Amino acid sequence: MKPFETSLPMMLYRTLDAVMPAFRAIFTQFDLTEQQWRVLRVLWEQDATPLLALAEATLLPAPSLVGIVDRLQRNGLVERRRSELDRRVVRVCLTASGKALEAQVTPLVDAAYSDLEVLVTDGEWTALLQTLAKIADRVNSGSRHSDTECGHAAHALQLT
Amino acid sequence: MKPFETSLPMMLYRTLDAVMPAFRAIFTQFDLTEQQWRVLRVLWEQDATPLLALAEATLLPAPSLVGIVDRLQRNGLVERRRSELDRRVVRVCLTASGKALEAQVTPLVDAAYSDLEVLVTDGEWTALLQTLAKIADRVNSGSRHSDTECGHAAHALQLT
DNA sequence: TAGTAATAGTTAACATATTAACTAAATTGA
DNA sequence: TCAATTTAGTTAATATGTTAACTATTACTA
Repeated sequence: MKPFETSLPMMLYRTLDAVMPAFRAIFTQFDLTEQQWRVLRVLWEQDATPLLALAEATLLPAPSLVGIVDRLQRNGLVERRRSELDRRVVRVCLTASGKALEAQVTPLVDAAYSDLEVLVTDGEWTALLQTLAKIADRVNSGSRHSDTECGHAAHALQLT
Repeated sequence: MKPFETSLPMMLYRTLDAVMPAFRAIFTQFDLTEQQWRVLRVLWEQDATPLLALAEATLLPAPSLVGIVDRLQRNGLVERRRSELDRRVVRVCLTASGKALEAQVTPLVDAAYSDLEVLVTDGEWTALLQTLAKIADRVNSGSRHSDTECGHAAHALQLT
């Protein structure tokens, strides 16, 4: 039986548990949840993103995203606009207050992120991100996703 | 504004999204959720663990653990035993079927884990775990947890 | 030793994750 | 062109995450 406390999944969870509270403390100041911020963070870079594309960019499962966008909309930060070209598509768009929030939140988040980066050397930091990318990519390449692949919460590879 | 898709939190989430489905596919075969498995995994190593200690070992927040243990109990895999020495303490104990499950699940999980380890070199793997541990430790050491510290879902460090 | 604080566990309220099913619109192909 | 399929989004049911408050015990201290 393998170690467990030091298994990769547990170490990933442990690192997130260590790292995220500092960010959530910031989000809370603006009445945002972590997931709501993730949505805004993507929209600030690419406004009017279709919902499923937003799900992929934020790593949020589409069914969760529906509710998250509902609440952002209720709070007046985004609005839904159905595409005229393809009536299936719902574009999530920033409102004025949604846009205004960026200048408030971003500097605090950037500062918190800088506090993180100094915890290890530049080399360790870079290697960490590269190895994580390598693992994520190689797992997904093994799960044979030709064209009908949707993304993150995908079908597991069968092992037997 | 920093990258985001390649930020540390997003890379951690992305890696988990890539890695966990293979394990969840195994758990599903035994009618277990990921969190239920984590509880069993700890109990197989240390039976009769008090609930809060179990929360720390599994990285599961105590309020969530209450429900998780409820369902494990409902399914006949564990039972609660209130300590006689300290009546506040509730020990979570394996039942016979809870113990029996170990021999069924463990080999499949170990095999899936081995499939992961071969995705990168031994050096990369070791460095990855070490850097993650370093970050988690140093964040938590900065948040001043002398003795009254409870653990994972702890209070964020104030930034202003 | 009464009063207070700390600890273990739980409950409550809300937000999110997971999986499956479902609707509407668009695409495909015989 | 129409039936079958695919795609975008949503709903539903259940499990979990997050934060705060709350109960029962125990430990601490004046």
